[in-house]
Amino acid sequence: MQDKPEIESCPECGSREFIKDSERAELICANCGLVLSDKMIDPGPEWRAFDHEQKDKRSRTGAPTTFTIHDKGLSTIIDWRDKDSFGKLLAPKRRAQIHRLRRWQKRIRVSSASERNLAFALSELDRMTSQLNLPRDIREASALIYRKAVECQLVRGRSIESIAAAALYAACRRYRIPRTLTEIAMVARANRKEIARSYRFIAQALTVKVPPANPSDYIPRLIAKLGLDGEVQRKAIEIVNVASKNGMISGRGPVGVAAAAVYIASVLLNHKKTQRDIASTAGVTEVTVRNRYKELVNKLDLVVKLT
DNA sequence: AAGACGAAAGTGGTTGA
DNA sequence: TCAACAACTTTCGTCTT
Repeated sequence: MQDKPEIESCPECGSREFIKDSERAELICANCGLVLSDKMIDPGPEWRAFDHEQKDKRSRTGAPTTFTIHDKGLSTIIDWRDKDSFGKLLAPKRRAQIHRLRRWQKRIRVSSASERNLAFALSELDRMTSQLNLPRDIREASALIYRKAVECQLVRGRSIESIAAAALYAACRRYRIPRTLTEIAMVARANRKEIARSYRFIAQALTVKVPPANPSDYIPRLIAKLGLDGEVQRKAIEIVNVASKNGMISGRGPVGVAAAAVYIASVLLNHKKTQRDIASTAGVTEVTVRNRYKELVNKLDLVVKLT
């Protein structure tokens, strides 16, 4: 399949080589590492056809099944009047049948309260993912997590919004497309605290495997926002890796570590950005950047001496 | 004057009794 | 439920370029 990116060449360096990072759903310039698009979608079918017959056979009608639609549009409503479509009264036999159907309908309605909640939650997820420019995978994954949360009756006593936002956060973490809790809280209709609580709750209850946040996951986005090039990115990631090998990452906020690594890398490679710039784009304070930076420099000096 | 540095007090969240 | 605690922030004064 020929993939033709909308972008012809990198606006930063003019290179025409791109790397598709499907794990992060980002399109990256092969030369300078600039993130060109974080909305990479593969629109094509997953099969190939060599002639018309095959194409007919392999094309499938209708949308693929998805976790993001609460039912499959199969809801049915039975009228309460005992009349047919012409307004005539139904025959007694027919009336009895309709009566039975109606009773079933009522039973199904019982579950429709939760169906409504689910539909609402899914539309919230939809809204949030599009506001954050997150790829479709994330939407699917978060919807799945949300459904699991409902199954395990975790929504009880908690707001739907906070659970939905928490599911989204978990999905982001899992797919290593890190969005901070604060960022999600910005678009969610629940406060940060509630979301954090719900997140911990569902992560524990569902034992959703979420790798601990890795600072290097935050680096590419920081680099792109600051307009730094791939060299700095590589250096920053290298710094984080060395630091994490030395166990000097645990307990620290990953964003702060990422910011400090970017700062160090920018200084080392003569692309210096101020602590203030980096701190504000990372959403931490200068002080935190400074503290992490000091720690990292100490550790790295030690490593240099040892090796 | 801007940026870097650091001390000290304050804040929000976790943990353990 | 409360107190202790660690990480992080806010604020502000000082030093450096």
